[in-house]
Amino acid sequence: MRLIVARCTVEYAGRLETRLPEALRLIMVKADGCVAIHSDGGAYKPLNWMNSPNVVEDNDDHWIVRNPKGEAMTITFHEIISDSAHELGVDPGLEKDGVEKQLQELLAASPEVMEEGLVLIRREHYTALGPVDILCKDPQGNTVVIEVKRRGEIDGVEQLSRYLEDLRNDSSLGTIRGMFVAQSIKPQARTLAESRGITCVEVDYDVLRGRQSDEWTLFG
Amino acid sequence: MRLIVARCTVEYAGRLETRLPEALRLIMVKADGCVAIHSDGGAYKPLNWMNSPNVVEDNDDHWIVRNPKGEAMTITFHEIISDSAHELGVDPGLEKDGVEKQLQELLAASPEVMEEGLVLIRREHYTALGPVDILCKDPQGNTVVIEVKRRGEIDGVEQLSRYLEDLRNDSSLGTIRGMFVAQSIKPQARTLAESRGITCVEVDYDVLRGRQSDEWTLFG
DNA sequence: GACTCTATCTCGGTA
DNA sequence: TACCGAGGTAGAGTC
Repeated sequence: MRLIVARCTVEYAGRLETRLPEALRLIMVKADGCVAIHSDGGAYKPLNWMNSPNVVEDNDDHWIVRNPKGEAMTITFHEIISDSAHELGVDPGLEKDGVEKQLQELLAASPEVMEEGLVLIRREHYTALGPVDILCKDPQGNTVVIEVKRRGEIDGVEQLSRYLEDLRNDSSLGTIRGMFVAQSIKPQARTLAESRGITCVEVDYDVLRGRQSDEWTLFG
Repeated sequence: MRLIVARCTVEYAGRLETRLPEALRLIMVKADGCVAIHSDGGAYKPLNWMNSPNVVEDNDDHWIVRNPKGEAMTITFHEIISDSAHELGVDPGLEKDGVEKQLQELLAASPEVMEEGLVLIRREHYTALGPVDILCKDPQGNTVVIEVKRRGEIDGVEQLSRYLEDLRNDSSLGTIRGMFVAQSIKPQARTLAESRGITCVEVDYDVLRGRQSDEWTLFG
């Protein structure tokens, strides 16, 4: 990783066009060739960047970074304050815990948490429009199409609505209803869902995890 | 901006939980207090980060970075390779050109580009569900609700459909129809739009810009 | 490769 | 402040 602190101007021309006036900034060049221009604030997103794969044309006082899509970023150096490089090696990588996939797994393992009497049919059921998170049957014999989100927003309701519309054309599944499950559901999303006859359920991730460890204790 | 290259392990507990095993990484601390952990690859996104506002508790061999939301990141240093700091000052900021807003402005200035005879009523018309990009009248006296996107995808059609549904309840606008305008419209989005009676129009941003400079030349 | 969906999304705007 | 929508979204997973 090469780190250059320099007074520079930057131009980008690609999916849009941007200009950065002359100022002190950090230019970060990673081993995979990607280049990022950072100011001294504003979260982790750089002001400008070029992801790999790309080619750096080094003209001494200015670089032109090009990628195969025809985008280009030009960095003009006015004064170099610092220039250093370090070999970091390949990172062993990030281990994550607690995202939507796990929420889905926990709910598929205990569908009765969402509604009494629900029985799992299938997880990750693929349709022409994309994967349905969970399919269940309720005690009345209805097929319940379940969309799981970490945060329940309007997009998720639209997604579920498309699946419902599509699956209702496939009459082999019998009567179908939708269920929208999330750790929290925003008012707008709830209103839209309920206006379409979709059941909304909020679940607590920590309680779910606790419940599962209880079951391990009871039955393990 | 402080730049530390170090052999470290990192843990984050907040919206989810993550662990990073011991390895060489860059720790970037910006003037606004945000901290980012970078490996030597993987585009511009850091492996872990904490945005400002936050507080760094410096325990020499390990830092604990906490924010008001109760999230925390712990960095344990095993070996410091390099540690430097630079005052970059406040960045003059990024100038952008060519995004959706400009596309909207150009189309509002020349609605006839989308369809012959269209006359602008209002831009950024606020409804309960959000702002309608452009409202026009057609020669038959219909109100035309126009959603402008850079890329025409299914989400945009859903958005427009919600506006249409809402505005049709407000009978003062007379007969209403929808128009979906983008630089390119994906087949799926076009199919969905047309099945709902929404007109699809593709426009060329460069031609629009050219057209406007022509008008400046003709009438300026 | 194209498509779909997630994200500690980030970021900017407005009510 | 919370909500909503755009993004050079990036990145992962599946068909």
